[in-house]
Amino acid sequence: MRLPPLNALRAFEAAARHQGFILAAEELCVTRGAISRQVKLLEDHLGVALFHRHVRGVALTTAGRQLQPVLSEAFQMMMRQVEQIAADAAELRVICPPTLSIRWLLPQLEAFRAAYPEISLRLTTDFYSNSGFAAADFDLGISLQNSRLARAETITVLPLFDMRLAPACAPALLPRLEAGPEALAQLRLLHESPRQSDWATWARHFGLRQLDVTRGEIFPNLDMATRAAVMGAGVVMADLVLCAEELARGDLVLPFPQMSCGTPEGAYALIGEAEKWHDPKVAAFRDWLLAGPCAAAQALLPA
Amino acid sequence: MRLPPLNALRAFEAAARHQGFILAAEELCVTRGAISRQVKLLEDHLGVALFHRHVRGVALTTAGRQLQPVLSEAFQMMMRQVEQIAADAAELRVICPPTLSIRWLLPQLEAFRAAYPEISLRLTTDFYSNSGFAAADFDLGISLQNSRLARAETITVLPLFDMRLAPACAPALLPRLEAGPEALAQLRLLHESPRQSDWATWARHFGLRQLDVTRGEIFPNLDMATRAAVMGAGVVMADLVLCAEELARGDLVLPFPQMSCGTPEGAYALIGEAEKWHDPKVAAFRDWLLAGPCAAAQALLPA
DNA sequence: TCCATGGATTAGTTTTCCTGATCCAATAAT
DNA sequence: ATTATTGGATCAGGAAAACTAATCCATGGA
Repeated sequence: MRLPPLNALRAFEAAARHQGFILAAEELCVTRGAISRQVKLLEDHLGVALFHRHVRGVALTTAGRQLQPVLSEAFQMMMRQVEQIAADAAELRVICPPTLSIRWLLPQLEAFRAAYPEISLRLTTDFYSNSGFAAADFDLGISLQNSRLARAETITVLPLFDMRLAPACAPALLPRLEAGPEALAQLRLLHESPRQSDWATWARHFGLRQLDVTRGEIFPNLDMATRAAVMGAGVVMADLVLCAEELARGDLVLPFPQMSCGTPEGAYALIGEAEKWHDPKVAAFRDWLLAGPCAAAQALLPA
Repeated sequence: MRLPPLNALRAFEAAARHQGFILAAEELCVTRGAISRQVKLLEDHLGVALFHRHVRGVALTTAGRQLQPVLSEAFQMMMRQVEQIAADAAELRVICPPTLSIRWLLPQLEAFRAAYPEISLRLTTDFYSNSGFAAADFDLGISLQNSRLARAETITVLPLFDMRLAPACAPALLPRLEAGPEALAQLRLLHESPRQSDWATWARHFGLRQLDVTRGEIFPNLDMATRAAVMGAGVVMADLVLCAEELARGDLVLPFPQMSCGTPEGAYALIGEAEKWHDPKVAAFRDWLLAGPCAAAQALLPA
């Protein structure tokens, strides 16, 4: 036997649930007649009466009572999954590490929301594991380039802007560094724990073997280390883009403006599943990132 | 959100299951174009791609992979229940006690099947409990009238023909009963266990206080008791209708033809749930019973 | 190079479905 | 008792959905 007309099943289900055709008609936005017709159609198809027609209203027959719960559950299953998928599809989920998020992405996000009001963007400010990216429910992630990810066939990686490091401190400390980089030994170094290698990278790049880059204070992320630097707590290894605001305002200054270097990771990158890369929402966000925030970031870096 | 067009869901489900539109089209008896269209419709409705379109064939997207199993299960649930109900509806299930079945109903059932080839009749030859009738899967039952059933609102009872009892024996025993009913004391009485009261009923009705109705042999049903009587094993309390064949053939004779009586139960009856009483199959069987087998049975009884 | 495959597309038609009006029977209200 | 209301059935006509058939397209294999 072939599955009967689906619309007839739906009409019956609604009628059975409401114990009447009028309410069912309202639910399905049709007239009583339409429900009556569909129910009869289904009854003809099955060769069984599903409703007893009473003077006032209807009552399910045995067959109707057997059919209704199954249909209700089946329709509900479909409904739930369809809604879930549509809701997922309407959302653009982005994950971005804390400092990058709070200092770069978040301040510009209102502009994106204004430009694309139809896209419901959900930002998660956190790190994520490499393995968890596909499994986790994110459409896009932002992070330092990761060679392991880049090698995966199903993952697309788009470099956004370079990471460029230079020491920065409060203006009050500037005199104590006039003697040159060696004077850094006299000041506290401010570290961010997830990337403690930054001072080492910079010192190696400029051949400062004497500098003990393990000294100083440790913060959970660059944001806090930077804020400590603003208070005069020491010298932070600043990311020129992420600390742009303090540098622009003069809250922080670069004691050695010519001495900035890149890192092994090289650049911040946008990463996402290849499958979703051309999704309209993903594409919109990607294009907006490149045209606005990334262009602005690159403009802050030495050529 | 409203449930998307059901036909689109079905088209997608088939396409996903077959991993291609052509096979889906065959399954649903439509063209490729129709499937293509419906799938696109669903994708537009959800705002998500469900298939990756490759050069050759299609592959499910993440969203598609999430949707398919749910739809498949939901459709299968519906399908199963609908088939179950349609199959149940196509069948007419009748339950009839053993002797009545084998001696009266079954021999005439071929005529019913010939007259109504579209009705698939399933006869269960057994007793059934009163309480179990509605719960058990029978459309109609035949039994002796039962006051308890008759009182239930949801059960309809239709008397079929009277039960009428008279002693019967093989012709060879007839001489030993010429003296009259008192001579029964010299012969073995044959009982059927489920209705052992028959001899008592008859003896009481005709004032035969001396007759010990507990003597004799016991059989599980009247059919066997009757066959024993044909072999000359004794005298059976015959139901005039159920033993009609033996009486007509002369295998059994009535030693006291004028001495027949009814029983407290009175009559055989057709019983069924009121709800199903006007179902076409039930009505057909009912009408056929009254016009044929019942009329024939009543014709055998004294007026 | 040419064919076969598998899907996309589109115009036009068929089928389905719905509306809106009317009917009906019985109960509740007057 | 009469009237209004309720809840469903029915039907003709028209809107909407779905399908067909033909064509197109890109590619991979003979």
